[in-house]
Amino acid sequence: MSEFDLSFFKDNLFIRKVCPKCGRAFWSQGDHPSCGESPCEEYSFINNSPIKRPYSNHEMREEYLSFFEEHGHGRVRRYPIVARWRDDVFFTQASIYDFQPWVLNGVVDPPFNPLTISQTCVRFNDIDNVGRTGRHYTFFEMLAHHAFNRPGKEIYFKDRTVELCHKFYTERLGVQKEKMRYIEEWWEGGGNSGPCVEVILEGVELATLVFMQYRETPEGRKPMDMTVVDTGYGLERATWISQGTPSAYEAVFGPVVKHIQDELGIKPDQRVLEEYSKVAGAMNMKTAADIRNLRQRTADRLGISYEELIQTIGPMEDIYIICDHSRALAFMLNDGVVPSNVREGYFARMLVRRALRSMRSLNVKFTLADIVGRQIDYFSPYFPELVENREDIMSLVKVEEQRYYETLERGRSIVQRMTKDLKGAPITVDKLIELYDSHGLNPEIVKEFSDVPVEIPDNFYMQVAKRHESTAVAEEEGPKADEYPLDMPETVRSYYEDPEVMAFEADVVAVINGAVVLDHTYFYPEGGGQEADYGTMDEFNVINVQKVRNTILHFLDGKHGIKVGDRVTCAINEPRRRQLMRHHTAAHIINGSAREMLGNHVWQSGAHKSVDEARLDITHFENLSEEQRTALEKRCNEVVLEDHPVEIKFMPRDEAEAKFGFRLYQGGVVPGKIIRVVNTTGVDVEACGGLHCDRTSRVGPIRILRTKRIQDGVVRIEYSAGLAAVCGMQSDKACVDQLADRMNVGREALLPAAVKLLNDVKEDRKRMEAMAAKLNRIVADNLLDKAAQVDGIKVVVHLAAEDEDPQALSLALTSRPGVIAVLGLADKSPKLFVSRSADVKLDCRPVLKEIMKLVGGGGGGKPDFAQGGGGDPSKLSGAMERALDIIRAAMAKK
RNA sequence: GGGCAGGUAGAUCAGUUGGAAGAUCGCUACCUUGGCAUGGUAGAGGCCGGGGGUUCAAAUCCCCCCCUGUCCA
Repeated sequence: MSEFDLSFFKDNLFIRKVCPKCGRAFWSQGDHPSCGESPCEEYSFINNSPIKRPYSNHEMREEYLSFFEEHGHGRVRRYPIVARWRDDVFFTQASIYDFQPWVLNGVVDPPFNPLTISQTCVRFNDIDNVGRTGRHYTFFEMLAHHAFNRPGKEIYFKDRTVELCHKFYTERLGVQKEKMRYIEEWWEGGGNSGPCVEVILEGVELATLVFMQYRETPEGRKPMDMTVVDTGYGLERATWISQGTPSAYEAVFGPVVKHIQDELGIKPDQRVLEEYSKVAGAMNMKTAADIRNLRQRTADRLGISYEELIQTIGPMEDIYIICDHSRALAFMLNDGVVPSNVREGYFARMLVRRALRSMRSLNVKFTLADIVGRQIDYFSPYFPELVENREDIMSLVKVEEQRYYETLERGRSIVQRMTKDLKGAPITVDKLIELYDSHGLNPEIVKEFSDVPVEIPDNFYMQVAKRHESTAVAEEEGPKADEYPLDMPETVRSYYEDPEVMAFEADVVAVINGAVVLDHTYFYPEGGGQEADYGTMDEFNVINVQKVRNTILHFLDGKHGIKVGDRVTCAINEPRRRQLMRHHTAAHIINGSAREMLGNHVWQSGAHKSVDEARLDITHFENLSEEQRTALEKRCNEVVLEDHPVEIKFMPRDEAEAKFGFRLYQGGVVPGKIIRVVNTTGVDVEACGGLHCDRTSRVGPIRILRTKRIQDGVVRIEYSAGLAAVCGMQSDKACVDQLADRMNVGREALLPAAVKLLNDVKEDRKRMEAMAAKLNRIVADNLLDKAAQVDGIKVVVHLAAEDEDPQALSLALTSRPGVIAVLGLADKSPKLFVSRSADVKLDCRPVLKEIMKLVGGGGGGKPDFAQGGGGDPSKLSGAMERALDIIRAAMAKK
C-alpha cells in the first residue's frame, strides 16, 4: 500500500495522475494536464486570484490561525529567530525547529497538541534570488499546524492533515476545489524522514505537508516512536495569491514599497513586472548569466529591448531587496542578533550591506534605519515586542550603516593606491577577488572607485566560493568515550534546597574511579560557569566536584579508604563558596544593569566565576568607554544597596516562558520540562542552575575591573565582588601608597610627580644623545689628527673603547670630506665598520670582507658604508693592523 | 570555527636584494603680514603590535601569540 493512499483522497473522488513533464504523481479533484507547479505550468493567478478576496499579510495570518483554532488547535506564540535553545543552528528556519530537540525526543511536552503557529523564520541560501524572482525572501513567516502522535495517544496524521489543508483553502479562502493539486514527494531532514505532500495552486507551491515517521540511522530507516505532522504554509505566498500582484513583494510590503517608490518618483510599468514575474517563476537562477537570460526572455516576450526592461526592473529589484532585508533586520535585531563579523551577527551585517548597496544604486536620501523603522511600524500592531525595542533596533542599524561607510572609505583609498601602481592597466580578476574577500569590496564598487578598466567575470562569486571550499571544514574531535557508567546512582541536590548549609553528614552510595558518590550532597558541582565547591569529607580534602548526568562525583586529594555504606562527615569551604555565590549573583546584576544601560540587544554570551575574579561576556557592538564602565559600576552598586530579593523557583518550562519570555535563556540551552528560574527582582530574570545570594545586598561591593572587546559584537566585562573586591581595592591602595612613598610625595601629588619624572628622563636621554654627538666630534678630530694619509686621503683605523659608539663615530668621521674610517669594537661578538666620505672613490665592502676574513666573520652593506661582525674577538685588533695595507692595495687598483 | 588582507610618528601611508627609520598632513616656535589665509625656516613627535628563532646584522626572513578589517560556514 502506498504512503499516499489516503481515504480522504478516495472518499472525495481525487484522481491520481503522473505529471508528463516532471514525472511526479499528483492528486486532484480536477482534470489537469500536469502537476501544476512552475515550471511545469506558468503562474495563472496574476490579476486573476483564485482566492475570494485580497488579504493583507496580517489578515491572512489571522485567517489561518483562527481557522485552525476553530478546528481544535492551540495557538502558540512565535519563537525567536535566534534559536538559542539549540546549539546546532543559528536561526529558526522552520516552525518545527521550535520543537526540536526537546519535544521530538520526548523530554518536553508541546504547549498544545495539536497546535498552530505563525513562526518567523530566516533563510539565507536563496539570498541572491531575493528581489529578483518575485517570491524569495530572507525573512518569512511559516504558518503551520503540528500534531505529535505518541503511541496510544494519536492526535491525527495524514488524512486529517490533508483534509484540514484542503478545507482551509477551499472553504475558508474560497478556492475552487478542482484547482487544488497535491504532489507526492519524499522528505528528509534532521535525521528524520517521511512522505510529504506539496500543495500546488495556480503554478505556486503553497504549502508542504510532511509526515515524519522514520528515523535515519546508520543501520537504516527505522519507525519513530512518535510520528509528527510537520506542515509549512508560506504566509507570504498565500497573501500574494490572494492579491494577484505581479510579485509577492508588492503584496507583502505594500505600504513600504509604495513609500520608497513615492520618495523616488518611480512608476513601474505593470505589464513589464507581470511578465518578468511569470518568467522568473519558471527559472532557477544561479549565476549572473542566468539573470541576463531571464531578462532577455522577458524582453523578448514583451517585444521591448533589454535596456528598456532594465530601466523598469532594476530599480524595482533594489526596492524589493531593501524591503526584504529591512524587515529581516527588524526581527533579527529585535530577537537578539548584534551585527558582527562572525556567526549569526555576520548575517545581519550582510543584510545591512546588501541593502545599502541597493540604496546606493537607487541614490536615495533616506537611511536604512528609516526603512527599518517603517517596517517596525507596519508590523508592530501584530508584534508588540518590536515597539519596545524600536529605538534600540534603529540605533544598531545606524551603527552598522556607519561601519559600512567606513569600510567603503578604507576601500576607496586601497583601490586608488592599487590603481596608481597599475598605470592604466586593468585590475586583474585575482586582485578583484582579493578586494572582495579581504576588504569587502564587491566588483561594482571597485569599478566605481577605480579609474582603470575593471572586467567582472560572470562567475565571479563562484570563483570566490572556490577559494573557500579548498580549505574545507577542520576535522572535529570525536566524542570522548563515556568514562562513567550509565547506571550510577542519582544524587539528591540538597544545595538547591538550602544553599546556606555548609556542614552535613551523608551516606556513600558508590565509589567510581576513586570519586565518591553520596546519597545527597551540599557540594556544588562545576556548572553554569561557576567553579566547584571545595571542602573536606572526613579527613580528606575535596578538590573537585563534577556532575555527570544526574550523579554528583566528589574527587578527593590522594588515596582514601572511603567505601560504599560509610557515613561521612562533610564540610564545605565556606569563604570560597560565599565568594562564588557573590560572583554569580553579581553576574546577573551586571547583565541586567548593562542591558538597562546599553539597550535590549545585550545578552549574555558566556561567563566564568572563580574566587578572585569573574567575567561576563555580553553582546554589544563596541567596547565600553571609561565613562560607561564607571556608570555601569555605579549602577551595579546601587542595585546592591537597593537590597533586591533574589527569588529562585523551579517552574514548568511553558509557564516560565509565558511569564518571562525568551530572555530567560541568557546562558544558552536549558533542557527539561522544569527549569530553575533565578529572579533578581527588578533587575534580571534567568534560567540558571547556579547558587546565589538571597538578596543583592549580600553580594557586597562590585568592581568592574576592565572590559575588552573579545570579538566583534561581544564585550567581556571582568569584575570582582564581595571580599575579592575589597582585597582588590586594598592592594590597589597599597600599590599607590608604596609608589607615593618611593617618590617621596603625597598620594594627591603622585600623578604630576610621575609625569614630571617621565619628562625628566626623556630630557636627560636627549641631553645624553647630544653629548654623545659632541664627544664623537671631539674624538673624530683627535683621530683625524693622528690619521695616516693614503693618496691625500685621511685613513682612520681605530679600535673603539667600550663606551664609544663605533657606528656613530664612523658617521661623524666620514661626514667630512676626504676620509676613510675603519672602526672596530671588540665585544663578545666583534663588530667592524668601514666607511668613507662621499667624495672618496672606494668600495668599502671588499675592504671590510678582507679584514673580517682574518677575524672569521662576515659582512656587507653599501659601497660607502659597510658593516660586519662575528668571529673571534681576540683576533680583531690584529686584523685591524692590516687594514691600512688592505686599503692601500684597494686604492692602488683604481 | 576556517580562509584572506593588514598592524611603522597624533592621522594617512612609503620603506627595493636583510645593512644609517622616511614622506604628506597635523602640531610647536620663529620669519613674512596692519590682521588673517597663505608662504618660508627650524623643531618636537617612533619598544616598526608582542614574544621566540635564523644572522655578524631583522621594520624586512621563519615560527607562535595579540589586535583590526574582511569573506565564508
